[in-house]
Amino acid sequence: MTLRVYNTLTRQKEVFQPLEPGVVRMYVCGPTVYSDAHIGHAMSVIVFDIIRRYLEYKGYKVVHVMNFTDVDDKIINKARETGEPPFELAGRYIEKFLEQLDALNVKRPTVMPRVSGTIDEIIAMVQELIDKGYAYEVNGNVFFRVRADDDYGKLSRRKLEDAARGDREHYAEDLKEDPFDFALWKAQKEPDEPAWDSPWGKGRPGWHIECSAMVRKHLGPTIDIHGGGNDLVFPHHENEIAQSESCNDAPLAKYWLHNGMVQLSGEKMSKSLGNMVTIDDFLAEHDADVFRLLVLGSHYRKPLVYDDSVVEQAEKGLQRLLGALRPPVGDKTEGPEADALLEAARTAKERFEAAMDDDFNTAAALGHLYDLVKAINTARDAGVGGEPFEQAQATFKELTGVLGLRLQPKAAAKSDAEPFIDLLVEVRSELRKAKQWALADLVRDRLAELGVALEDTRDGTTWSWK
RNA sequence: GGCGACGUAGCCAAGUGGUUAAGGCAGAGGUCUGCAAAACCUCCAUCGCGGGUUCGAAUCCCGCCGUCGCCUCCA
Repeated sequence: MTLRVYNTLTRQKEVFQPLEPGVVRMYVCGPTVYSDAHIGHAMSVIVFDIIRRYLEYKGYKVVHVMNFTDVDDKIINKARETGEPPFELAGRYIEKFLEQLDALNVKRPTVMPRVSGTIDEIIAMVQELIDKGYAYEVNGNVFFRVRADDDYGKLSRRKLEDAARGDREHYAEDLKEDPFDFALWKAQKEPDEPAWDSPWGKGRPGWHIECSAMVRKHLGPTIDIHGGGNDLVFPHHENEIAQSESCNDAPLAKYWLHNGMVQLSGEKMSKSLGNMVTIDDFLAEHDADVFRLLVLGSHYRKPLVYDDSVVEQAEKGLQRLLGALRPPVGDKTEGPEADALLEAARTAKERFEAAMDDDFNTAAALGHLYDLVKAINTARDAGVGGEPFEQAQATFKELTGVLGLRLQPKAAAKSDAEPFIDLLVEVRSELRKAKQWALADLVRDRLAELGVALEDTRDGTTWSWK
């Protein structure tokens, strides 16, 4: 009944209670758009899509903001390499990412701001930080004075003293008062760098300030949920907190939620390691539900192990879920079997909610849905149909829908062949009637080789694409 | 070096103090079937190792081993 979420800030599960009853303000860090998105991005986006869907299922109105970082060193570098203007390049990858969100059945965030459209707000915020003594300007750059923020490190639980070698931004080391200070505004160095006028001269925002500015612009000083991959905890989210809370004198977010990383052959998948599977790669071979099932199969905070074997397992799991949607074979609407089915649907829904209420335990929730699959199959075998059967399937569809599964049977992409397959199936049925088993089996085997699976039921033969 | 997470059956993975340790995949046997397929039934783990706390621990504490993440851009 009560939703509890794990808060990175406090390192424990807390009862979820939004600031404004009935409304959830959620900000999730989006991608820097300079190359094809990979399944790690997909995981993050799907995790927060599921969280959003479940919050909506519970009756909340969710305002979901996800940013696009379209001003960044990597974009500038890539643009220099390829000769494509930085904004065109970024815009192209944004469009592509949006299409991939659709392909992955991710609900589009309510607002998707870009850095390039948030410059005024960023400049205003940087100025406020300077005015309050939390930032200082050097040669057209502005840095955040980390030492001025006494609770710096509270999210990642780092102390500056512990940072023996790392924990510092390497940009403009020689200009900073302190190596831990980080850039809020970077002065333009080359004429081909995107730059905007500011009180400190032409330049562009640092990485962290964009999110602080966007949160405030679209959701206000304090939000309910701030999300992202756990690789962003430090320094990105730590710095966001430092900027926003120093500037607004208010907590940035009530709950900090972080998803685990996709692991590929034992290590984190990332652009820098070059061990990437892009979203395009995956979707070229598999249904989007397969990837979602992979994400649902383990807890969102844990690393997601990715290899051929787990993909194959998810593929099979999807087939099993799809099996629950097949039509009934009987029309029994009363009796112990029908009662048992309705009871199973009730139980599944109850347990599903209990699991999801426990910090979005999708793996457990999915387990309860598999129990419902079995109950539906059993009822079908027992001849249950009509209203109770439809009701159980409707519950199943509703709950899988909350998880964002589409459960569409494999589309008949080769629809031109369908009449011919029907014909072959018909001929085979005649052969079976005539007990011409060898020929009938030949037809079945050859169709199987072509990707068509036959099933002989008591009501005749059905076929489907494999 | 600092901070943190994890280690449950052949594989993936829930469970974090107390009935028979969810679920999926794979495997074995069975029902159904002309034979299959699908479905259903049955079987298949004492929880990394060693101590400790407790009436009782996979679940808490300590140590060890192992894997991974962050500390530089990263979902």
